[in-house]
Amino acid sequence: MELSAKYSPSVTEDKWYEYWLKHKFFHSEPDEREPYTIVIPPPNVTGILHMGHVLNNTLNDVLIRKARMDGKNACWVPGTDHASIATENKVVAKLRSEGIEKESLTREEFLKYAWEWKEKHGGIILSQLRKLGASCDWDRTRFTMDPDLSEAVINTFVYFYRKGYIYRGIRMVNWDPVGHTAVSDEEVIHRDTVSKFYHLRYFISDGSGRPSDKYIIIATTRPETIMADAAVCINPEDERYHWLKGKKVLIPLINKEIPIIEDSYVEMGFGTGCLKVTPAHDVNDYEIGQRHGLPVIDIIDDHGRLNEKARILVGEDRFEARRKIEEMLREAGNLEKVEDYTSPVGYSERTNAVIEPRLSMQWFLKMDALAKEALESVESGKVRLIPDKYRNTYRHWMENVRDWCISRQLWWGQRIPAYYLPDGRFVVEPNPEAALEAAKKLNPDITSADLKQDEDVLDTWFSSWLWPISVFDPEMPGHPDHRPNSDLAYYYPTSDLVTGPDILFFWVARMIMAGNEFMKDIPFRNVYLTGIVRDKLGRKMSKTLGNSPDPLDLIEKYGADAVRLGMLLCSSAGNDILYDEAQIEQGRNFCNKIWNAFRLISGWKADENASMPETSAVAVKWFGYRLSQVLEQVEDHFSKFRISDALMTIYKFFWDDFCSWYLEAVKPAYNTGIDIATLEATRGYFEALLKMIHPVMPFITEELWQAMSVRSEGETIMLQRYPTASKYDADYVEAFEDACGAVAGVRNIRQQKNISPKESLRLNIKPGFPGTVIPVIEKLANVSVAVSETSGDSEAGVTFMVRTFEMSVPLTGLVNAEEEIAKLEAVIAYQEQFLESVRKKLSNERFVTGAPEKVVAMERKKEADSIAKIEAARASLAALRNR
RNA sequence: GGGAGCAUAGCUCAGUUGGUUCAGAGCGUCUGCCUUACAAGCAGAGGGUCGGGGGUUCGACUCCCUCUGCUCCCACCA
Repeated sequence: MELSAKYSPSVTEDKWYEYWLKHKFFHSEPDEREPYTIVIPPPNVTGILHMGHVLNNTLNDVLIRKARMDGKNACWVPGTDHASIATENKVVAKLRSEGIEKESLTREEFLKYAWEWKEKHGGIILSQLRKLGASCDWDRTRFTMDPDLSEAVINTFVYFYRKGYIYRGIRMVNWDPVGHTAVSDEEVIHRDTVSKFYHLRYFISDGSGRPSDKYIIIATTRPETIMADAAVCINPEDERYHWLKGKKVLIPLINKEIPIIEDSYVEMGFGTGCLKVTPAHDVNDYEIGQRHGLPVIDIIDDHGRLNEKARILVGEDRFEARRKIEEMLREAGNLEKVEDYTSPVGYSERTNAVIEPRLSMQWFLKMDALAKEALESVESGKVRLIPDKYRNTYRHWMENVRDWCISRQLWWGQRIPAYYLPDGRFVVEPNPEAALEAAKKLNPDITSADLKQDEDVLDTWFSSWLWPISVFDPEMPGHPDHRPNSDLAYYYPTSDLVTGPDILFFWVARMIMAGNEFMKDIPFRNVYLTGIVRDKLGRKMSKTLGNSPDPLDLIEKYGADAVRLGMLLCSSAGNDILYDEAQIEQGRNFCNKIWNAFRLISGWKADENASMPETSAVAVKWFGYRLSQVLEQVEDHFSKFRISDALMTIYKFFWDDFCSWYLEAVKPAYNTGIDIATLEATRGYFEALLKMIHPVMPFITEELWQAMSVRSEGETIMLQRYPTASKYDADYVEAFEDACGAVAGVRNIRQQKNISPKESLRLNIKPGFPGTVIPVIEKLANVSVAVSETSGDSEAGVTFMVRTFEMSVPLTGLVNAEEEIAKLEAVIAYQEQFLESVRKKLSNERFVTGAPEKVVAMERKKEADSIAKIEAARASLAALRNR
């Protein structure tokens, strides 16, 4: 069979993914095996695959494939999130592009469009995940707005309402004037923003509502809100303003009289020490207003425009109004000065609009009890965060959590199951029928037409926090007496969760809360937090910067295996990863390396008459031991979630140990057959290597595993058992490494002396060197080895050391005696200095008595080795000088 | 403003209770090779006072203090 020198992934990948799907290898049903479960962090239903998804899902897939090969019943549940505000925005934008305004539609009409959009674009990302090789159980695909999952959300709301955790109230919320909805505290991003600090003159009222000639100066960044001022506040300690006590001042432009009040909230050193109190548009001001019984004057509407209560600039956008009022104040003589000012401003995570603090009626979920328990789950170690530095962040958040604003003024999502009676009272029930029944208890005359359901929907996270439960049993939440079905009982709690630290609070913490509440158990044991994917300059990948490659293009160009390896190579848990296409190239090159190793082995012709050369016998024995040694390391890395370390260990094992040493050692001469024993051993090792690599690079390993032997339909590498370590002889492995050191030493000399690898040389080794591995040296270094005490004495040679073994290549005529002498003298000088430091340590009473025995023994060995090296070098030196 | 974390080779990062000959890996670089699996390759080599300073210790990349630089999270925009 003629194989190309390059591996081409495109055909292979689709072929095997189809094969896996056809045989339902990804599908899991409960059985007697130990389950290993992962639920996907559901991507936005309208999202498309970006590099962050690639990283995250590759990690998930590596874990799930490894667990599957370890013999566990592996189940990875995929799905998507309805992402209410993001999706609704997209739908609104699309409708607008078609000339349709959301306001012109009824709720039902809008939702029809939204569902159409979802059906058309929804789940694109899931098909993209297939390209990546994700081994999700697609039969279990869920969507957070699947009818039964929505029902779970509604039941959860009713459950918490009945428990007294959900309440409705007027609160200052974060209003997104672009999304036209309240958003939670977590969805507000504060950024330092350059703005202006306006110093305004508020004239003192003369007592009859007219300005006197006296004024005070008030500093504000928001002059457009002065019409909503309810008071001016000073610190009671502030002697500069004692004269103001009891007076009234006039709001500029509208000349409205407001009182001077005193509150210690005001910092005397900040601004002018006078604070305008605007209860409707600032959280602190609201609280001050509450304390002093001030009226709330809301002058800004849903869209961020001034309303008629503002009296002036009605209908203007808040920023436009700010610009205009500056001029008006200046003309009116109320503007003292304007300074540049940088201060943190809250922006909506979704729409990037400047958040407007605004009073409105919203639904809240009490968090204190839930947070306390969720904190305990992590503090106790029941839920492990990896890396654990996030425990601090987690604790801080859980100890300072505030009630969760769960209502959103949107249509796309689960509608809040509160039903209002005409008199304003309301009932909370899972459906209209139950609501009617409940309402009749309040008022027997009520008909279903009288009941009006709350217009708001629930925060998306109020559905995704149920994800690890609801994907297995949507009926579970909200039914405390409901017995978990077999799926939930079997798969819950899930094993590991892989996600980004940016949603540690949004999602991870809340899943822990829901798990504790409904399952009395944690939702997962380990949370592996990935970093953010950045470009190689360290910038976050973003559409606007255009620095984010399309993963599908990369898969097309390099193959999914290459992309997976490339992403993983540089990703340690919790650290941001700097993406560089060179890493993907490295992945591609590795595919090629594996491919060519296969080409070599598959080209070997078995020779039944050939016996096993000694070199092969040594190499086979060594590699078997080495395999176990490496497997131990790999398992250790996996158990500690050091995925990139595990990967690098396997990578080097394949490339260096297997290709560079093992294959070169057993490779038969050109046009020569290979003995059966070596061939079988090599095939066995290659297969073991394919299995080790499979979780990371599923496609090429399946391709080659299938190609290396006749397989029957339905066989697959992905269900083979992952190799396990057995006992190995570490001394033998070390001896082989010494042989490699000797080979490298000879090759180095060849390079220095410009001697072709084809020219056979002699190598003298002092006795004590493990003789068994000498055939390997002879083959790979193209030398004949002589072991003798007097070696090097009779002929000039170039010497080198492998650990404590002195070796020399006789090269009459090519040896520069001066160079050799200098080299040896340098060795002696270095060793003497080293020896001195070791001896200093050993002669230190406190070291010998204080340090562990093992450490002291090691120092003694260092001493002995050093002495041996010095003696060897001196002997060679003497021999050289005698010549 | 509050909190957390980071600083090790040109780049990206390991370094797991302070002690193995511990200063490492990958990539890149340099040198020599079209050697009959692979030039997307082979062979070899060079490269770091572990951010600065101080301290604890027999011993510090590792622990403490301090300085400098960077990052992230939280925070009610006078």
